[in-house]
Amino acid sequence: MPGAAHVPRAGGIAERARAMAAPRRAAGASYLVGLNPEQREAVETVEGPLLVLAGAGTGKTRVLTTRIAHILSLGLAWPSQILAVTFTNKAAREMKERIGGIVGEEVEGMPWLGTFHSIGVRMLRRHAELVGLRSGFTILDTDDQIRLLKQILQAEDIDDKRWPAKMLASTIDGWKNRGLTPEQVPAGEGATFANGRGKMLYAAYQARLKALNAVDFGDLLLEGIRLLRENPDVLAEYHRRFRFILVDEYQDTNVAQYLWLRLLAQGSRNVCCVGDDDQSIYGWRGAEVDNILRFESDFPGAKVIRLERNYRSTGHILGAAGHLIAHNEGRLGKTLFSEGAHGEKVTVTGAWDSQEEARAIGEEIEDLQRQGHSLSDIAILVRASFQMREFEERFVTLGLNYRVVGGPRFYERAEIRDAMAYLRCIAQPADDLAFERIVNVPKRGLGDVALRQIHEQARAAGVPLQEAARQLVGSDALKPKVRLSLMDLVQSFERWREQAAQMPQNQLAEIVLDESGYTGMWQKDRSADAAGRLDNLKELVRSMEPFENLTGFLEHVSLVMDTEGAAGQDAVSLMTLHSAKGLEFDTVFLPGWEEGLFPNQRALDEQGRAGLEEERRLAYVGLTRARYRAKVYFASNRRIHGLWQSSVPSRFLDELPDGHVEVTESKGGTGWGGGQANGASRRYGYGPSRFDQAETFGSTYSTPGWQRAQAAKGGSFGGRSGGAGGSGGFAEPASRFGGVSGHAAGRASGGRGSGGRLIEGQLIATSTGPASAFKRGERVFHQKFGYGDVVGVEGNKLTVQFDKAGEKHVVDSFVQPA
DNA sequence: TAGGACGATCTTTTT
DNA sequence: GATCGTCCTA
Repeated sequence: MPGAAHVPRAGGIAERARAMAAPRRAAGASYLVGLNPEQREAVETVEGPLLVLAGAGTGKTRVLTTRIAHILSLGLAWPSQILAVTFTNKAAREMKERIGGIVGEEVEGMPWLGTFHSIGVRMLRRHAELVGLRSGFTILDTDDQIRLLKQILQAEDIDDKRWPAKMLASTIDGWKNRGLTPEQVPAGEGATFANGRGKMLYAAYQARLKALNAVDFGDLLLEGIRLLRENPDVLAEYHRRFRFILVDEYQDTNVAQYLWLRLLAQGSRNVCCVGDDDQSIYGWRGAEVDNILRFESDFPGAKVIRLERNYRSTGHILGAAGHLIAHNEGRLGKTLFSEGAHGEKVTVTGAWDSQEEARAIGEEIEDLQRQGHSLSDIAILVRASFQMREFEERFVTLGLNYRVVGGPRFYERAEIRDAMAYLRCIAQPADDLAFERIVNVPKRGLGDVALRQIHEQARAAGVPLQEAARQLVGSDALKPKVRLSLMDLVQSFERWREQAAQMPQNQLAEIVLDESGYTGMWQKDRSADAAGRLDNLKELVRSMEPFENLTGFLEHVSLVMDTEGAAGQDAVSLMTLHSAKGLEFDTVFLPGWEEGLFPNQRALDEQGRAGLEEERRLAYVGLTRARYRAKVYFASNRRIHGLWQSSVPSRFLDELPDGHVEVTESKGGTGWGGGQANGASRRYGYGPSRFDQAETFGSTYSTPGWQRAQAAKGGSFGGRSGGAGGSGGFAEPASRFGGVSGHAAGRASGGRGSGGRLIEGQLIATSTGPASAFKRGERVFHQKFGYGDVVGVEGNKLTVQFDKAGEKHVVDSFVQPA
């Protein structure tokens, strides 16, 4: 490589590798010890394009990190000459840690290890002016993006009821994921939104972003591509710089990422992509499995190495997962094997409803805990985040420690976003979106009218809002009251901006929050969550400390939307299947395997067969997270939008092989009858889905599974109406169905009772939920609030006058008769 | 202009 | 069931 003065040594890489590898390795390349032959080959094949197809649990991350360590310790490149891209911040963090574990401090010199987006920003910051931005541009998040689009829609006089900004946002996002600029959007597609104005709106949005000196997430890559394409010298610089390129989770890259990568990889051609087509689960976000499928044709002469030896899961788990994923077409095809024991079979358990599902899983976890298992070795992986709630509620009543991974994000909370908006206004006076957000938060009498005036002034003078406000304050265009209030704000910002230069950012933040009246606003608020919000603000200020300056902090927030949760405590992990990728646990619970939920109806409707296959891969990912125990659950009834809906077991259950699966009964008694499931024709009867054959929808009702469900439903509802009713069974959860396991028994008790409504089709009960068994005047006990009297009943919600805690609204399942 | 009441709409997954 | 947005009134 000529002209690479900053390379440690001249000469061909292979040559140097040969020359240096021998002595170094002889000296004991301890990091190579313990790799299997395929892994070792993947680590040592440093030159030329390489695709590593790494199945679940085959040591993918280990290969990647060892490979980097190998390159560094052979002296083939300096840390700053390695480009290592991951998909998530979590993965980047982990990789950095693990490389550090092998090579030590040297990892600190790897500025180009990160997510696609963080590396994209890094490049854009260096060459902002080449793509029409000023350095220090803002990165908008989804929320800002939507607000901006709303304004554009309004300006174009498009009814945002009919054409929601959200929809436009995802359309534009889709284009950006495919690497399309407004000009490149095919005319036919541009017509899809708002009667043919989609393309125009996209262009308007981009223009607006430029005016705001802002980019959105998609731009981080799209503008990056433009930068490299339009500036050969810049591209050449990066070609010289990046001697080795490594990509993690290659199956998740979208077209834009792929184009970006390909531009950069044309340099050294030492590109190594690691991925597993069976774990591609981000198709909905534009990921192209094709990228991995066509690697060999993109990089002629590419070497492909398969890692199929699984070190994680037992034989039964692998067998079940492998059989499931075999139902997919269009795979590169790998068969995982392990030399470990068969272990326990994968269990499948049916529960009456989602609450009972949570109850049963809670009990299983307590059993495991009693047997000495650590809670942090247990995870519950759900398809959709709303499923988490029931588990949380259950765990709170049980007093079981749990941790929500990737749950409601810290930086997405309103109070944090408000605080951030103040800081953004200081760092970026042109950030109109931030200014709009906080002009009147807390309330300072600057409502719609005032804001409109500021907008008009801004447009007339061609300046950002903050500047327009400053100008208005100097004139007498505003009403005195408004003027005074706005003047105060404008002056405050000027003052803060001066102070910003003189003090650490966390101290500044404290001053800003205090002087703006923002903290005061929450202190005055006596709603239940005000205290929590104040805590969050404190946490925000605290988290700012380690950053170099305010800008550094703001950048971190826009790219790294998660905070590192308090690890270390022994707790069950609760997360979505998506965020579980890359993790592993001794025991994994997989609740909610029901048609419509998993596979997700929307995925089926929108993506058809591809959607189904992606859902199946998601199931595969879930199963393969487990080392020793995988426990699948489904519920016959689930509450969606506050309505109880009956559900049909997932088709994926049918795709699990008998030999590796055991059907068990829910501890709480199943509403479906596990006893039916033995025999050769184990069938859960999801029936033809609405998606497959819409016209035969009715036949769903005649499948054995449906009839079983109906029968059981009748039984349990009878039990419900005749018993304590509602979800009041707090004291003895399992007793409600009193061992009703077969449908015969269920029916016997189900014939009577007017409360046991069975409405045709899916709707089972009204939104108010089952009426509470508690009555006004009844004495109750609540774990947290103590004793009290019921003063009001509404559905299953009670108003209770507690002796000590005062009047509270509680769900009746949290209290018991005193 | 602010606050409250009411109604519509939603729930896939995330950088 | 919850949140968000809109409308109405003080």
